[in-house]
Amino acid sequence: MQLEEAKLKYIQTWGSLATSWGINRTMAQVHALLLVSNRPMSTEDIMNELQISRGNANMNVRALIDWGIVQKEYIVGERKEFFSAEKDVWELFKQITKERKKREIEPVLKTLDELQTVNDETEEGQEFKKVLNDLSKVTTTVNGILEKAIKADEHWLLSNFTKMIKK
Amino acid sequence: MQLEEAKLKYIQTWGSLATSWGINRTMAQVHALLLVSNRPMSTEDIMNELQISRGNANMNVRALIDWGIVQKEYIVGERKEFFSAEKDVWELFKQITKERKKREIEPVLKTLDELQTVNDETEEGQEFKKVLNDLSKVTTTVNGILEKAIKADEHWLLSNFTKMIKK
DNA sequence: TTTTATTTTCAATAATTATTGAAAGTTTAA
DNA sequence: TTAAACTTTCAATAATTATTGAAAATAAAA
Repeated sequence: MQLEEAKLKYIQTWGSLATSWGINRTMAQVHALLLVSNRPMSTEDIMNELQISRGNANMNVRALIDWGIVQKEYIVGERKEFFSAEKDVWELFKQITKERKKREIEPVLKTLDELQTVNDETEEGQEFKKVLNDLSKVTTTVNGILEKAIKADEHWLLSNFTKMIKK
Repeated sequence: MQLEEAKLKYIQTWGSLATSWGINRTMAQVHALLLVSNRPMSTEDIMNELQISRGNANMNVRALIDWGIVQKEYIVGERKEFFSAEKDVWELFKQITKERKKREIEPVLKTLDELQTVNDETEEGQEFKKVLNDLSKVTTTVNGILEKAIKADEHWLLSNFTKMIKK
C-alpha cells in the first residue's frame, strides 16, 4: 500500500471510530490529518485535503484547540495561522479522557447524588436507591480509573498494570 | 423529591449520557426504565411510560436483548412477553464494554495492523509508521484494560486497583 | 487612514439518525 | 381450521446534527 493511500485510510478509520463514540467525524479527521502530517497546516490546507468548507474547518480546528489536542503555530513570514497536533498519542488519549470525564461523567455523578436524596420508604423506593447507589459506585469506579490513567504515565500503565492483572 | 420524579430524572440523565457516547437515547431510556422497575414490563408498559411508538419500543428492546443486558420473562397466564434488566450495574457495564470492544475497537486494531504494512522508506513514511505504532499501542492498552476489567470481578476492581494506584 | 488578508459567525441547507404507524407475519387459543 | 393477540418489519416522516458559504468582524500591511 502506498503512503498516501494509507494516510487516507487512517483518516477514514479514525473518523468512523470517533463517530460511533459520539465525536464529530470531521473533528476526528482534522485531528488525524494533523497527526500524520509532518508539518503544520493552514485552514486552507485542511480544506483542500479533506474537501470541506472553510466554516467547517475553522469550527473543528477551534474545537480541537479547546480540547487541548491541537496547537496554533506561527510561521515566520506567513500571515495565516497554522495548526499542529500533539504527536504523542498517549498524551492525546489522556487529554480526551480528561475532557470527557469533566464534561460528561462528572455532571452525571452530581445528578445521581442529588437523586439519592429521594425520600421514600416503600420497598420500591428502597430498590430505586439501591440501583442508584450501584450506579454511582460503578460510575465512580470508572471515573477513578480514568482519573488515575490520566495521572499515570504510559510506562506505568503498560508495565505495572499488565503485571498486576496477570498475577 | 418524590420517587416518580426521581425515576424520571434518572431515565433522562441516563438517556443524555448515552446520547453523548453514541448510544441511542431511547435504548438507554428503555434500559433505565427496566432497571428502576421492580417488575418485568411488557412492550405496552414501556410504550406508555416513555410515550413512544410500538415499533420503537420493540426495536430497542430487541437491541438491548442483543447486547445481553435485558432478558425476556414469561409470566404465567400472560400471553405477552415481558422484559427485565440485569440489576447488577457492574455486570451491565461489563456487558456493554465487551460488546463495544468487539464491535468497534477490535476492527480498528485490525485496520491499524494492515496499515503498518505500508512500504515507504522516506522520512515521512517512517513518521507515519511511528504514529500508527503509537496509536496501536494505546489502542491495545485500552483494549487490554477493558478486557481485564471484563474478566475481573467488581471486588477486585474496587480494591486491588485502588490499592495499587495509590502506592 | 484605506486596503487587503485572514478568521469567525451563523442562517440556510444537507446529511444522518431516530421514530412512527400501519401492514405483514407469527403464535396461541377457541 | 379460524380468529384474536401479539410481534416484527420497514417505508415514510420527523428530529437531530453537521456542513456550507457568504457576510461580518478582525488584524496586518500599504
